[in-house]
Amino acid sequence: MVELEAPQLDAVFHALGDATRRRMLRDLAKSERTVGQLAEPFAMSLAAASKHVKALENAGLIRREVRGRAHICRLAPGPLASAHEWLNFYARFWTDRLDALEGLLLTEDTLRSDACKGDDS
Amino acid sequence: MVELEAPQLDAVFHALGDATRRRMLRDLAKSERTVGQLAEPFAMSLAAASKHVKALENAGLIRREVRGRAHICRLAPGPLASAHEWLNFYARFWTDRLDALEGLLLTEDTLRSDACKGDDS
DNA sequence: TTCTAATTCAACCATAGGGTTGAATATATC
DNA sequence: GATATATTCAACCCTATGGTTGAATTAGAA
Repeated sequence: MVELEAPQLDAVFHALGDATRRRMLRDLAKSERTVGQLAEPFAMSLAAASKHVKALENAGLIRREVRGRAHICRLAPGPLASAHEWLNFYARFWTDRLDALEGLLLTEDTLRSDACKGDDS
Repeated sequence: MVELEAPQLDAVFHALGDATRRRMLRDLAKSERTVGQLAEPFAMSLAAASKHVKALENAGLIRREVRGRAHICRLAPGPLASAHEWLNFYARFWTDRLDALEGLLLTEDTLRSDACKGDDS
């Protein structure tokens, strides 16, 4: 589980903040897709869709393999895992399982050391 | 666990895509804060910080109680849980636990019904 | 070579985002 | 009532974002 730097988290969450790109990720969860295939469901130009693909790529959410004239995209789950992990920090706020209390007590120290680190993004 | 509509997910992920706002959430995880207290760590005007707070509020990530002249903000974990849940869909891509196979087989149906629903954002 | 297909690039446009400053609005306090 | 405090509002600025179109690039196919 790679811990992402703040700028990377920016890019990941920003990429996820658009329904078009989330839909592309869903499609990539089924199998690999070319840029054209990813663009197909949308009523927008290919150039526009291509920009969305690039945004996903910049965030590290997909990898691209150029095979001939087609660009084949695959899901790269690492940054998704990191985002998931980031959100996991707040799980104690919506989880009321009994062992959440343990987590609460443990994170008290985490919070203090995070405060010392300065940048906990 | 409330399932968020696509526009709400947009707002939530967009709100999380900014280090300033993520830092505010971290502070709110420690305890409630006024707008002024949330703004304090940042080298920006109060008006600017106030806009960030409003972005968090619009995303449903915080609740605000106006007590006298102070606005007291508290973490509202619901949307965080939904975002976490959304990411959880992709967990099978980074999890190689054996029971992930079961999840894989289960989500095959999910994918198919999602395709019929049209908007699975 | 020529034609077609897959994708990006470049220029442009409109709107949203994040910042500023100064004035406005409430609410405590003197 | 007068003043100080906490916050927002409004107007403005600059840059980023998401879209368009038309040309450029690159690689199969005829």
